Amino acid sequence: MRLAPNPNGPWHLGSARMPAVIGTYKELYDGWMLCRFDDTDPETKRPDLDAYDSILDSIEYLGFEPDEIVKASDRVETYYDYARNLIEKGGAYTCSCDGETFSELKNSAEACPHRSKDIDTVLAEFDAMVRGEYASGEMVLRVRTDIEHKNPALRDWVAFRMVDTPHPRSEAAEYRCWPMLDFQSGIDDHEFEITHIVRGIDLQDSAKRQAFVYEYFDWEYPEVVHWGHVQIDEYDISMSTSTIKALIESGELDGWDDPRAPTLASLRRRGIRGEAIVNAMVELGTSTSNVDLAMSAVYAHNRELVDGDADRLFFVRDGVEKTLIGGPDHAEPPVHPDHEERGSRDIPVGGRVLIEPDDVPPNGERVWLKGYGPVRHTRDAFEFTGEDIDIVRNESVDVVHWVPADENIPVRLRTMHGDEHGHAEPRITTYRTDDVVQFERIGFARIDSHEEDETVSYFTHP
RNA sequence: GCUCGCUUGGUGUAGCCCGGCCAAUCAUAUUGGCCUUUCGAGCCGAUGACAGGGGUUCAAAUCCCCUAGCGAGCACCA
Repeated sequence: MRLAPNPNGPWHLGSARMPAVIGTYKELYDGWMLCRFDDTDPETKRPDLDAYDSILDSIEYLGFEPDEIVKASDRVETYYDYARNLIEKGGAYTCSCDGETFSELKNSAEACPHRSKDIDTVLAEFDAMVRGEYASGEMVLRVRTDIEHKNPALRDWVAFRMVDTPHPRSEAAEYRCWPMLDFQSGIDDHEFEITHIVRGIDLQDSAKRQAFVYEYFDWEYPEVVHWGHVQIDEYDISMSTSTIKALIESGELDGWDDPRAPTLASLRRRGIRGEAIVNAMVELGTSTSNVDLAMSAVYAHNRELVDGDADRLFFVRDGVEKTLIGGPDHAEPPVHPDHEERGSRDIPVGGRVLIEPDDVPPNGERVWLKGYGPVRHTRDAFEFTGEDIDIVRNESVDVVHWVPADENIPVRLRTMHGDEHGHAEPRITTYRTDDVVQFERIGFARIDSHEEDETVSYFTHP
């Protein structure tokens, strides 16, 4: 199997599908996986030098490791060799038609005059291409397929073209004659003995095009599966590398890991495990129709992975302060309700607490401060009533979360929809970067950093 | 326009190749209840789909045809 990313930027969520599914198949059938960077267009799909490593990082985050990593731009000589070989077999010819002219001929199933050149001329002209003696657009090498094929998409397609712009990788900067994807990929899949290919429906015709080359060389084409596009709900921002890049450059996003961006870096920072993404992607299957990935599916998988380990904490957004009259001066809610052995949290209550505005009961009504006890809202204070927990069960008194008004830690919670500010119980400072906790009644969050004036956390999901 | 492909509940998926065991699977979602000092977890229940129309057949989600909708390729992009 192989992954064939185009290194033109950090990965978004949709990019995860390829490694998720291919990596899973590899593990399932004890296969072999190549990561091949298809970076053969220095101009329109100009490679981003940082993307090579960032993509490998993302693959690791998802939990996979390629058995071999190559860059197509290191293999240009190999493609030249195969091209010469193909020319000698009469399978390709150099063509100096401009794109429009050829397109018209092709659409009327007519051969262009260059199609009948003799092999020696073609070889000589191809070598001139390799030496960079033509400018962009002046000469291409075409594969001789079937100019009358009923599908115009398959007629004599371009295998090599001239590109004036140097490749950003210095190792490849001297090449001017570059292979097109269908040629390069077709050669490499055979060279690396790839047995199974999974790719998008946009490449539906690739196998049919490459089949002509395979036939000239008498190779067997790998099994191929095409899948549709993935759309993802819940995001306001489009899942397009160029769109995200533009928003970052204009300052609307903080970076590739901004929680509002549909990128893998963002999900990682939110504390979502790669495995959850993989599970959700694998569930999508490989159907050729377009599919919608619901973020709730990713969340459901992640919740399953993190719930057991996530310690519970209180975090109050936009806290309303209430004086507490009577009652104990400590609260000891459990660290995790399903794991008594992890002990309890010791929260110093002080004389005042903060609770969320929506949780303040009407005057005269009661509320149960979770892990502490029952209080009644009287005038501007909470009066401890000392009643039994049965009032929660039988009299539908609400249970709410709270923090001490004095001993607490300011916390910023970064979410997909913007930042929220509030206060958490002191214990939050004992967690380290990357720990995932659950803010009770709010949701899971990843601890990002402890700054001087506040703790920064990222909202994972409910 | 030419060519190729797809269409099962809100979402994803199984089944389709080799017609009957499909009054259609599982997950998620929504929702009701139980439990619970969380709107988390767990348990029980409910909701909800074969794009439409013809045909073949004793029998069609499954095979054939037509229509509609969606998508892709027809690039010197990947």
